[in-house]
Parts: sequence; structure tokens; C-alpha cells
Amino acid sequence: MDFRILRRMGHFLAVAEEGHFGRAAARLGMSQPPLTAQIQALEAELGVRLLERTRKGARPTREGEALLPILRRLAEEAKQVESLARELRAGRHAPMAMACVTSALFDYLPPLVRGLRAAAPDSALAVREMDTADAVEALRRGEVDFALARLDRDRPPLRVLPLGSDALVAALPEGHALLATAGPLPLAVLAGEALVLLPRSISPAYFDRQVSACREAGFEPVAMREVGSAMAQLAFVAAGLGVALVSSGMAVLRPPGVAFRALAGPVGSVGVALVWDGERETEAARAAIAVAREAFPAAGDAA
Amino acid sequence: MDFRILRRMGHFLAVAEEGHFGRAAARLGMSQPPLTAQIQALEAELGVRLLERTRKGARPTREGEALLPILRRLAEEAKQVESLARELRAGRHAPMAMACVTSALFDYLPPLVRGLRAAAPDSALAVREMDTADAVEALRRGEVDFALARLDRDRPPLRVLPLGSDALVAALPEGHALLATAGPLPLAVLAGEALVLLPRSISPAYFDRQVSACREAGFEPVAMREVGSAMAQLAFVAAGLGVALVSSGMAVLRPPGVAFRALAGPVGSVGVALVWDGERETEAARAAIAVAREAFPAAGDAA
DNA sequence: CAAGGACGATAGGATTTCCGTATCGATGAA
DNA sequence: TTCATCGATACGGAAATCCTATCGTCCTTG
Repeated sequence: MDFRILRRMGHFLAVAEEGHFGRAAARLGMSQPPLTAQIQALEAELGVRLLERTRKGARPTREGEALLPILRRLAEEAKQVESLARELRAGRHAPMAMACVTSALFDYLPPLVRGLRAAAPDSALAVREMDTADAVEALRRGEVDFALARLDRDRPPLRVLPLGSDALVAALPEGHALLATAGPLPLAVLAGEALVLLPRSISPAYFDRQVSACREAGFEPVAMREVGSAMAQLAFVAAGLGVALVSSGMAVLRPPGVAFRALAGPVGSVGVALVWDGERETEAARAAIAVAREAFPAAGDAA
Repeated sequence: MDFRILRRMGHFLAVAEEGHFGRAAARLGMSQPPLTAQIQALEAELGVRLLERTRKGARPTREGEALLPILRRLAEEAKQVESLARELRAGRHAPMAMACVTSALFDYLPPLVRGLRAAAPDSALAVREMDTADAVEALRRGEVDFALARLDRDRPPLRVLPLGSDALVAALPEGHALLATAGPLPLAVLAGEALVLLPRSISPAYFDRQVSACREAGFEPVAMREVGSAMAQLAFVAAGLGVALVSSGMAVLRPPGVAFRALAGPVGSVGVALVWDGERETEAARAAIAVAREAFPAAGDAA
């Protein structure tokens, strides 16, 4: 991957926003002819025409317009790279912070937070709600001291202290035909249903657990749509657009429009763990480990 | 934005992933000595060592590790740009993207999503859960087509179509003494309580509404602690660490450990609106406006 | 223990990339 | 009809980046 294309994408963004090669060139601190050349090179590389040149300037084509959102995200992330580079240079640190997955907010987080408050009443604690993938990244970047996330084993240098596990349960729109019968549902009855899934990258342990549960029930889960967060997943179910397998930690929320049903048979569970970076075990992380051992007697070392 | 650094970051990413300068050079289509030079130039520019050279190759330092997640995301999204370009070449449509505040996920989002599905069954729709401040930024940056957010008026170039409003309600830990009496609570009884607040920057309309409601009740709200998301706010209440004023859109969730109680008297409400960028009204935004007008008959123009 | 291989680093010259300037072609406005 | 404006083409130059040759270090192998 040649990141040189990122620069040309920035050029294209400038032209699309200015609607004029000359003004975009001025904004970029260059002259107009080389900017024209760079845009042409980008169009050749992507194989689409991005800008329609008119007598009054340029405006994005349909394809150019469609690419703008992701190019803007790229530009924003390039800025984040730059600011992260500055922070690295400055060696900056953050106050005590933790990450927590949505599904652990109401069962695992409260005891942990109470314990930390008891141990250190004066300390500030920032809680950042995010999914497992983002929590892992935040730990690696040193943005948080520890996390409550769905990891099932150590990921060096990340250390994992399992705290417990939640069963997978079915989330169905209220009024769904499968709810006519009482009691736990056999997983196989979901075979023909549209599943609302989170991408694997968000929480691999949870994703893999539900895929293997479906396979053991004799069918391949088909992602009819993907959403970006656990809450949005439930919202799609509430909208009647599919069913989902979620952890019981999500089920405690009981959002309107969603009915939860236990699953029959051995469908397994997804674990919640305290996670921290073994190579930079901050004092806050050590405190959290101690509190977690006390608050969750079933907690055990993964090692 | 110094794209030279960004390009070298791409080189660094290749080395970090390969663990070997020679293999990374092959992947990048270049030879090993200039790659070494580029990495050294990057390290000099940043003033930190990114790679630890060993006899068997190279691996990232702690600072290098901190860069990898965002660089991987950049690389992944650059690939997405290329694959989206290929799809556009083939004549396919771009997906729709929207943002939605947590508290609107289960009352406002489902009708909107159902309407959009009915209008354009073939289009993909990505929902990104975020708070109002982030939704505004995502709209300004052009990363989403429209949003469901708590804005109470136009913010040029953002246009606002109010869809409805939610009353403020009190969220208290279960077992709280104030719950002993039945019926709505006068707001003044919260005067001595620790409040769990979201920072104003997350949702100014909601923040200002609750501050003015407290002042009208005769006391100044005191933020005993701040959290980063609406869900985390409720989690703190569940943990017994304070009370909160939240919109009734959050109360529909009924998380464990939290009791909601209506408030007596005129405490106002916080609105939910469809928001889009008036200067780049995408086809998806126009579709959402049309669907919203139909799905929410009370919707009216802010202008 | 010596020779060789593997790794990244240094050095010098060649090539590529990107830029500025001059100018062109097309087209609409005055 | 002339002129202005827009993006495109052409060419030369500077800077960036790359090539190959080789080095230095250190571990492995015979």
C-alpha cells in the first residue's frame, strides 16, 4: 500500500470542496497545472472519473461524490496520525481511564467502579464506552489503563483476567412468530432468519462464539446486515429488520421492541475480562486487578 | 499536513507487519537500503524510535505500537476507497451512512430505518451510534449523510428537522431514599444529590436544558463526576455513585440498578431532530427527509 | 575456530516525482 | 469579435526517492 495515494486523495478533497482547481491549488500551496496532473493520476489509479470539469470550475461526478465521505474520514484519520505523532514526541500521559464494552456496563462495571471508589475515593476515573476492538487499540496506545472487554485469552502484551461469562441469548423483534411458543428456543429455528451481526473486527471472541454456535446447530449464520455498535444492533432488531444473538449482558437492558429468549442446549457463552497491557502495568491497572479479584470471586488467571 | 511523513508511516507499517526490512521492501516494491533510510528519516522527524532492530529482524517499540492501530485503519480504509471505486466503476450505488444518538435508538431510529428500507430496499445503510457532538462533527466532515441528534435549531450549514421531544426524567439508583414516595419528584429534591453529568460538549442542548431546569428549581447542578457516554452515565447511577437527569429516550432501556421517576412541574424537554448538511444534501439525506416527514407527522421545519 | 550467511546501515550516483512557468484549447461573457 | 476564465499540455528544474555496491555486526554452521 503506497500511502502516496492518500496525498492525492487530499488534493481531490480540496478541489471538490473549492469547486475550482485554481482556488484548491492556492489552498494547497501549489500552482494549478501540477494539481491537475495529480488529480488525473488519481483518476487513472482508481479507474474512475472523480471530477466533471465545467467552464465555471469543477464539481464531483457521481462517483466522486460517493467517495467523498470515506475520503473525509481518511483525511481526519491522517490528522489523528499527525497529532498522535506529536503526542509521542511530547511523551504525554492521561489520567486514570478505562474502557468498557456496552454489554458489561450494568453487571460488571458497577462492582468494579464501587471497589475502585472505595480504594481510592479521591481518584478521578474516566469511563469510555467502546467495543472490544477499540478497547484493545486504546490499551495498546496507552489511552486507557485497563478495560472490561470480551477477550477470552491473553494477547501479548495484553493480559487478561476473566471475570465471568454471559450466555448467548436470542434477540427477536416483539411479535415475532418464534415467540409464540414458550421456553428456550432451539438455535436451529433461527436458521432461516435474517441475522443482524456486528463485524468480527469489533469483538472477535463474541463473533466466533456465535458463528460456532450456529454451525453446531447445523446452519451457517448469514449476515443480512452489519451495524457498528451493540446498541445499534438491538435497534435494528427493534425495527423488525432481523434477529440477533447477543450476550445476556445486553439483554438486561430490555429495550422496547425487542424480546429476549434463552436458547436451548449448549450454545456456550462469551466471557468478560479485565484486560491490561502487561508491559505498562500502571498503578491504576494494579488497583483494578486487586479490586476485580475481590469483587468477582470466580475470577481466575488465564495463564 | 505533511504527506511525506504519512508516506513513511506506510513504510513503517509494512516493516512492523513483516518484522523484517527485506520482506517489507519486497512488499513495497523497493529495495532494502532506501527503506531503512526512510524509516530512519521518520524516526528523526518524530524524535522517537519506532522499531527495535534485532538480529532476526525488527519489531515495533512501545511508541511504534501506539501508531499501528491508526495506521492499520488508514491502510484498511484506503483499500476500501479502492474497492468502492471498483464498485462505482461497475455502476453500483454508494451506501448510506447515518449517525444516531444512543437515546434515539429505540424510539426514533426504527421508524426511520423501516421507511428507508421500504423506499430503497437495495441500498445498504450503516448506522453509527454516537453522541450529538460527534454526530455534528461527522456531518461537517461529510462522513455521514444525515443524523438523528439532539439539536434544537439550525446550525448553518446544518439543517434541522425536529421530529419530537423527550421529557427529562430523574435516574436514581434502585433503593434510593427518594424513591420511597410515589409519583413525580419535584426537581428541587435533587439539590443535595451528586449528579452524574455528560460534558456539555457532548450534547449542548441537553446539557443546557438540564442546567436551566435545575436553576428554575432553585439550585445549581454540581457535577460530581463526568462520564463519556450516555450509557456510561446510567452505569454510574446503577453503581450508586450519583443521580442523573436523562431524556425519556434513555429511560425506555430500564437498565438494572436504575429507577426512573418522572419529574413534577415544568422541567422542559429535549428534542430529537433529523440533521443534515444543507450544503451537501445527498440523495440519501433527501430520502431520509421524505421518510421522516411521513413517519413523524409532528415534524416541522425549524426555519 | 573460521567461514559464511543474514540482518540492517552507509555511500554515491541514477531515476522518479513533483513542481513552476509558459502556453494552449475551449468556451462563455462583454 | 475580443477577451477572460477555466483546466490541460509541455518542458525544464529541484527535491525526493531509489538503485546498486558494499560495509559492519553477529549468529550459525561445518
